[in-house]
Amino acid sequence: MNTCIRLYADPVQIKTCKEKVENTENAFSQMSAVLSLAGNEVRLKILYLLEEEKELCPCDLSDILGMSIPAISQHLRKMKDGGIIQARKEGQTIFYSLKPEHLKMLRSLFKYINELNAKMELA
Amino acid sequence: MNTCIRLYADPVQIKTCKEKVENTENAFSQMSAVLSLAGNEVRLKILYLLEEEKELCPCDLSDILGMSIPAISQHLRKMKDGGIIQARKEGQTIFYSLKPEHLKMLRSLFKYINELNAKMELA
DNA sequence: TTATTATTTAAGCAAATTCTTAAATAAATA
DNA sequence: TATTTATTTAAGAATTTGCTTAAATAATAA
Repeated sequence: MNTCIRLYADPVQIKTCKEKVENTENAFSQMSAVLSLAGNEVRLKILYLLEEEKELCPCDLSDILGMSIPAISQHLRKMKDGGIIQARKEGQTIFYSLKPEHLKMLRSLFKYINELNAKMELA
Repeated sequence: MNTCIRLYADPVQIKTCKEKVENTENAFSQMSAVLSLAGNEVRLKILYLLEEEKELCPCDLSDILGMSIPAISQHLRKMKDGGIIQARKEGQTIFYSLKPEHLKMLRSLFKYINELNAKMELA
Protein backbone atom coordinates (compact mmCIF):
# COMPACT_ATOMS: atom_id res chain seq x y z
CA MET A 1 0.00 0.00 0.00
CA ASN A 2 2.44 2.71 -1.17
CA THR A 3 0.36 5.83 -0.48
CA CYS A 4 1.59 8.44 -2.88
CA ILE A 5 2.11 11.85 -1.34
CA ARG A 6 1.03 14.35 -3.98
CA LEU A 7 2.69 17.73 -3.65
CA TYR A 8 -0.60 19.55 -4.11
CA ALA A 9 -2.80 17.11 -2.20
CA ASP A 10 -5.17 18.83 0.21
CA PRO A 11 -4.95 17.00 3.55
CA VAL A 12 -8.08 18.70 4.87
CA GLN A 13 -10.09 17.57 1.86
CA ILE A 14 -8.81 14.02 2.23
CA LYS A 15 -9.64 13.97 5.93
CA THR A 16 -13.16 15.31 5.32
CA CYS A 17 -13.74 12.72 2.63
CA LYS A 18 -12.53 9.91 4.86
CA GLU A 19 -14.99 10.97 7.56
CA LYS A 20 -17.85 11.26 5.10
CA VAL A 21 -17.25 7.75 3.81
CA GLU A 22 -16.87 6.36 7.32
CA ASN A 23 -20.13 7.89 8.51
CA THR A 24 -22.01 6.58 5.48
CA GLU A 25 -20.42 3.11 5.47
CA ASN A 26 -23.63 1.19 6.21
CA ALA A 27 -25.69 3.07 3.65
CA PHE A 28 -23.03 2.37 1.00
CA SER A 29 -23.01 -1.31 1.80
CA GLN A 30 -26.82 -1.61 1.74
CA MET A 31 -27.16 0.48 -1.36
CA SER A 32 -24.46 -1.32 -3.36
CA ALA A 33 -26.06 -4.65 -2.47
CA VAL A 34 -29.37 -3.52 -3.95
CA LEU A 35 -27.69 -1.96 -6.98
CA SER A 36 -25.69 -5.10 -7.71
CA LEU A 37 -28.98 -7.02 -7.76
CA ALA A 38 -30.51 -4.51 -10.18
CA GLY A 39 -27.25 -4.36 -12.14
CA ASN A 40 -27.90 -7.68 -13.84
CA GLU A 41 -29.92 -7.36 -17.03
CA VAL A 42 -32.14 -10.38 -16.35
CA ARG A 43 -32.90 -9.29 -12.80
CA LEU A 44 -33.53 -5.71 -13.87
CA LYS A 45 -36.13 -6.99 -16.35
CA ILE A 46 -37.74 -9.14 -13.67
CA LEU A 47 -37.96 -6.19 -11.29
CA TYR A 48 -39.42 -4.01 -14.03
CA LEU A 49 -42.00 -6.66 -14.92
CA LEU A 50 -42.96 -7.16 -11.27
CA GLU A 51 -43.60 -3.43 -10.99
CA GLU A 52 -45.75 -3.46 -14.12
CA GLU A 53 -47.70 -6.66 -13.42
CA LYS A 54 -47.83 -6.49 -9.61
CA GLU A 55 -46.89 -10.19 -9.34
CA LEU A 56 -45.61 -13.01 -11.54
CA CYS A 57 -44.60 -16.64 -11.03
CA PRO A 58 -41.27 -18.23 -12.09
CA CYS A 59 -43.11 -20.03 -14.88
CA ASP A 60 -44.45 -16.82 -16.44
CA LEU A 61 -41.06 -15.12 -16.14
CA SER A 62 -39.38 -18.09 -17.78
CA ASP A 63 -41.79 -17.77 -20.71
CA ILE A 64 -41.47 -14.00 -21.00
CA LEU A 65 -37.70 -13.85 -20.80
CA GLY A 66 -37.03 -17.05 -22.74
CA MET A 67 -34.92 -18.55 -19.99
CA SER A 68 -34.92 -21.87 -18.12
CA ILE A 69 -36.99 -22.17 -14.96
CA PRO A 70 -34.02 -22.94 -12.70
CA ALA A 71 -32.15 -19.89 -14.02
CA ILE A 72 -35.14 -17.67 -13.20
CA SER A 73 -35.66 -19.37 -9.85
CA GLN A 74 -32.08 -18.71 -8.84
CA HIS A 75 -32.36 -15.02 -9.73
CA LEU A 76 -35.57 -14.80 -7.72
CA ARG A 77 -33.95 -16.43 -4.71
CA LYS A 78 -31.07 -14.00 -4.88
CA MET A 79 -33.43 -11.04 -4.88
CA LYS A 80 -35.54 -12.56 -2.12
CA ASP A 81 -32.43 -13.08 0.00
CA GLY A 82 -31.48 -9.48 -0.78
CA GLY A 83 -34.82 -8.34 0.58
CA ILE A 84 -36.15 -6.61 -2.52
CA ILE A 85 -38.87 -9.09 -3.51
CA GLN A 86 -41.29 -11.31 -1.60
CA ALA A 87 -43.16 -14.57 -2.31
CA ARG A 88 -46.79 -15.59 -1.92
CA LYS A 89 -47.90 -19.20 -2.36
CA GLU A 90 -51.17 -20.09 -4.07
CA GLY A 91 -51.57 -23.82 -4.53
CA GLN A 92 -48.41 -24.97 -6.22
CA THR A 93 -47.79 -21.60 -7.85
CA ILE A 94 -45.55 -19.06 -6.16
CA PHE A 95 -46.18 -15.40 -6.96
CA TYR A 96 -43.34 -12.95 -6.55
CA SER A 97 -43.76 -9.22 -6.05
CA LEU A 98 -41.67 -6.18 -5.12
CA LYS A 99 -41.16 -5.55 -1.42
CA PRO A 100 -42.14 -2.05 -0.27
CA GLU A 101 -38.73 -1.56 1.36
CA HIS A 102 -36.70 -0.24 -1.56
CA LEU A 103 -39.64 0.38 -3.86
CA LYS A 104 -39.19 4.13 -4.00
CA MET A 105 -35.63 3.78 -5.21
CA LEU A 106 -36.47 1.03 -7.70
CA ARG A 107 -39.27 3.17 -9.12
CA SER A 108 -36.82 5.95 -9.84
CA LEU A 109 -34.76 3.42 -11.79
CA PHE A 110 -37.80 2.30 -13.79
CA LYS A 111 -38.63 5.91 -14.54
CA TYR A 112 -35.12 6.35 -15.85
CA ILE A 113 -35.41 3.22 -18.01
CA ASN A 114 -38.55 4.63 -19.58
CA GLU A 115 -36.83 7.97 -20.19
CA LEU A 116 -33.86 6.21 -21.79
CA ASN A 117 -36.23 4.23 -23.95
CA ALA A 118 -38.14 7.30 -25.07
CA LYS A 119 -34.84 8.97 -26.00
CA MET A 120 -33.73 5.98 -28.04
CA GLU A 121 -37.01 5.70 -29.89
CA LEU A 122 -36.50 9.25 -31.14
CA ALA A 123 -33.04 8.51 -32.51
CA MET B 1 -35.99 -25.34 -21.92
CA ASN B 2 -39.11 -27.14 -20.68
CA THR B 3 -41.60 -24.27 -20.72
CA CYS B 4 -44.20 -25.10 -18.14
CA ILE B 5 -47.77 -24.56 -19.22
CA ARG B 6 -49.59 -23.30 -16.19
CA LEU B 7 -53.30 -24.02 -16.22
CA TYR B 8 -54.14 -20.49 -15.13
CA ALA B 9 -51.44 -18.70 -17.09
CA ASP B 10 -52.71 -15.65 -18.97
CA PRO B 11 -51.37 -15.86 -22.55
CA VAL B 12 -52.34 -12.25 -23.28
CA GLN B 13 -50.42 -11.00 -20.24
CA ILE B 14 -47.39 -13.06 -21.24
CA LYS B 15 -47.50 -11.74 -24.80
CA THR B 16 -47.83 -8.12 -23.64
CA CYS B 17 -44.88 -8.57 -21.27
CA LYS B 18 -42.75 -10.10 -24.01
CA GLU B 19 -43.42 -7.11 -26.23
CA LYS B 20 -42.70 -4.64 -23.46
CA VAL B 21 -39.36 -6.27 -22.75
CA GLU B 22 -38.48 -6.48 -26.43
CA ASN B 23 -39.25 -2.80 -27.03
CA THR B 24 -37.18 -1.74 -24.04
CA GLU B 25 -34.27 -4.11 -24.70
CA ASN B 26 -31.67 -1.39 -25.34
CA ALA B 27 -32.67 0.68 -22.34
CA PHE B 28 -32.37 -2.40 -20.12
CA SER B 29 -28.95 -3.20 -21.44
CA GLN B 30 -27.65 0.37 -21.01
CA MET B 31 -29.24 0.76 -17.61
CA SER B 32 -28.00 -2.55 -16.22
CA ALA B 33 -24.49 -1.71 -17.39
CA VAL B 34 -24.52 1.53 -15.40
CA LEU B 35 -26.12 -0.12 -12.38
CA SER B 36 -23.58 -2.91 -12.34
CA LEU B 37 -20.85 -0.26 -12.20
CA ALA B 38 -22.58 1.47 -9.29
CA GLY B 39 -23.35 -1.90 -7.69
CA ASN B 40 -19.81 -2.32 -6.43
CA GLU B 41 -19.25 -0.76 -3.02
CA VAL B 42 -15.87 0.73 -3.87
CA ARG B 43 -17.10 2.23 -7.13
CA LEU B 44 -20.26 3.56 -5.49
CA LYS B 45 -18.09 5.38 -2.96
CA ILE B 46 -15.89 6.77 -5.72
CA LEU B 47 -18.92 8.04 -7.63
CA TYR B 48 -20.34 9.60 -4.47
CA LEU B 49 -17.03 11.29 -3.68
CA LEU B 50 -16.70 12.62 -7.22
CA GLU B 51 -20.15 14.17 -6.91
CA GLU B 52 -19.21 15.80 -3.61
CA GLU B 53 -15.72 16.97 -4.52
CA LYS B 54 -16.23 17.70 -8.24
CA GLU B 55 -12.97 15.93 -9.13
CA LEU B 56 -10.37 13.70 -7.50
CA CYS B 57 -7.20 11.90 -8.61
CA PRO B 58 -6.43 8.17 -8.15
CA CYS B 59 -3.92 9.09 -5.47
CA ASP B 60 -6.49 10.95 -3.36
CA LEU B 61 -9.02 8.16 -3.76
CA SER B 62 -6.44 5.59 -2.73
CA ASP B 63 -5.79 7.58 0.44
CA ILE B 64 -9.46 8.15 1.22
CA LEU B 65 -10.61 4.59 0.63
CA GLY B 66 -7.50 2.88 2.02
CA MET B 67 -6.91 0.88 -1.13
CA SER B 68 -3.94 0.33 -3.42
CA ILE B 69 -3.44 2.71 -6.35
CA PRO B 70 -3.74 -0.03 -8.99
CA ALA B 71 -7.01 -1.25 -7.50
CA ILE B 72 -8.43 2.28 -7.65
CA SER B 73 -7.04 2.84 -11.14
CA GLN B 74 -8.73 -0.30 -12.43
CA HIS B 75 -12.08 0.74 -11.00
CA LEU B 76 -11.67 4.16 -12.60
CA ARG B 77 -10.85 2.66 -15.97
CA LYS B 78 -13.92 0.45 -15.78
CA MET B 79 -16.15 3.42 -15.10
CA LYS B 80 -14.44 5.48 -17.80
CA ASP B 81 -14.96 2.66 -20.31
CA GLY B 82 -18.58 2.54 -19.15
CA GLY B 83 -18.95 6.22 -19.96
CA ILE B 84 -19.93 7.46 -16.51
CA ILE B 85 -16.74 9.31 -15.58
CA GLN B 86 -14.18 11.37 -17.49
CA ALA B 87 -10.50 12.25 -17.07
CA ARG B 88 -8.61 15.55 -17.20
CA LYS B 89 -4.83 15.65 -17.16
CA GLU B 90 -2.91 18.34 -15.26
CA GLY B 91 0.82 17.71 -15.30
CA GLN B 92 1.26 14.16 -14.11
CA THR B 93 -1.95 14.20 -12.11
CA ILE B 94 -5.16 12.93 -13.65
CA PHE B 95 -8.41 14.30 -12.28
CA TYR B 96 -11.55 12.24 -12.64
CA SER B 97 -15.07 13.63 -12.57
CA LEU B 98 -18.62 12.49 -13.28
CA LYS B 99 -19.76 12.69 -16.89
CA PRO B 100 -22.99 14.64 -17.44
CA GLU B 101 -24.53 11.72 -19.34
CA HIS B 102 -26.01 9.67 -16.50
CA LEU B 103 -25.58 12.31 -13.81
CA LYS B 104 -29.28 12.79 -13.20
CA MET B 105 -29.75 9.12 -12.47
CA LEU B 106 -26.63 8.89 -10.32
CA ARG B 107 -27.78 11.91 -8.30
CA SER B 108 -31.01 10.12 -7.45
CA LEU B 109 -28.91 7.25 -6.12
CA PHE B 110 -26.81 9.60 -4.00
CA LYS B 111 -29.98 11.19 -2.65
CA TYR B 112 -31.18 7.74 -1.68
CA ILE B 113 -27.87 6.95 0.03
CA ASN B 114 -28.24 10.08 2.13
CA GLU B 115 -31.81 9.17 3.01
CA LEU B 116 -30.75 5.66 4.01
CA ASN B 117 -27.98 7.13 6.12
CA ALA B 118 -30.31 9.56 7.86
CA LYS B 119 -32.68 6.70 8.67
CA MET B 120 -29.87 4.59 10.10
CA GLU B 121 -28.55 7.40 12.27
CA LEU B 122 -31.93 7.61 13.94
CA ALA B 123 -31.96 3.92 14.79
C1' DT C 1 -51.82 -44.22 -4.48
C1' DT C 2 -49.53 -42.82 -8.62
C1' DA C 3 -48.65 -39.38 -12.01
C1' DT C 4 -48.38 -34.69 -13.24
C1' DT C 5 -47.21 -29.88 -12.45
C1' DA C 6 -44.62 -25.88 -10.36
C1' DT C 7 -40.84 -24.91 -8.14
C1' DT C 8 -36.46 -25.35 -5.68
C1' DT C 9 -32.03 -27.22 -4.78
C1' DA C 10 -27.56 -29.11 -5.80
C1' DA C 11 -23.46 -30.04 -8.47
C1' DG C 12 -20.55 -28.64 -11.98
C1' DC C 13 -18.40 -25.55 -15.12
C1' DA C 14 -17.05 -21.45 -17.95
C1' DA C 15 -16.64 -16.74 -17.58
C1' DA C 16 -16.29 -12.52 -15.08
C1' DT C 17 -14.75 -9.88 -11.01
C1' DT C 18 -11.45 -7.85 -8.00
C1' DC C 19 -7.66 -7.87 -5.82
C1' DT C 20 -2.12 -8.40 -5.65
C1' DT C 21 2.57 -7.67 -7.26
C1' DA C 22 5.67 -6.25 -10.75
C1' DA C 23 6.73 -3.82 -14.78
C1' DA C 24 5.80 0.03 -18.10
C1' DT C 25 4.65 5.18 -19.19
C1' DA C 26 5.14 9.71 -18.81
C1' DA C 27 5.66 14.17 -16.61
C1' DA C 28 8.44 16.92 -13.21
C1' DT C 29 12.55 17.77 -10.71
C1' DA C 30 17.48 17.53 -9.27
C1' DT D 1 20.54 13.24 -18.01
C1' DA D 2 19.07 10.50 -14.11
C1' DT D 3 15.62 10.24 -10.47
C1' DT D 4 11.33 10.78 -8.46
C1' DT D 5 6.32 10.93 -8.77
C1' DA D 6 1.59 9.75 -10.55
C1' DT D 7 -0.56 6.65 -13.03
C1' DT D 8 -1.52 2.71 -15.97
C1' DT D 9 -1.00 -1.89 -17.56
C1' DA D 10 -0.28 -6.79 -17.30
C1' DA D 11 -0.20 -11.29 -15.25
C1' DG D 12 -1.88 -14.23 -11.87
C1' DA D 13 -4.88 -16.07 -8.19
C1' DA D 14 -9.02 -16.42 -5.25
C1' DT D 15 -13.75 -15.64 -5.43
C1' DT D 16 -18.18 -14.85 -7.36
C1' DT D 17 -21.55 -15.15 -10.98
C1' DG D 18 -24.85 -17.27 -13.89
C1' DC D 19 -25.91 -20.69 -16.46
C1' DT D 20 -26.82 -26.15 -17.32
C1' DT D 21 -28.54 -30.66 -16.12
C1' DA D 22 -30.32 -33.77 -12.84
C1' DA D 23 -32.50 -34.74 -8.64
C1' DA D 24 -35.57 -33.35 -4.72
C1' DT D 25 -40.10 -31.14 -2.79
C1' DA D 26 -44.61 -30.36 -2.61
C1' DA D 27 -49.23 -29.56 -4.24
C1' DT D 28 -52.81 -31.18 -7.45
C1' DA D 29 -55.23 -34.48 -10.38
C1' DA D 30 -56.23 -39.07 -12.14
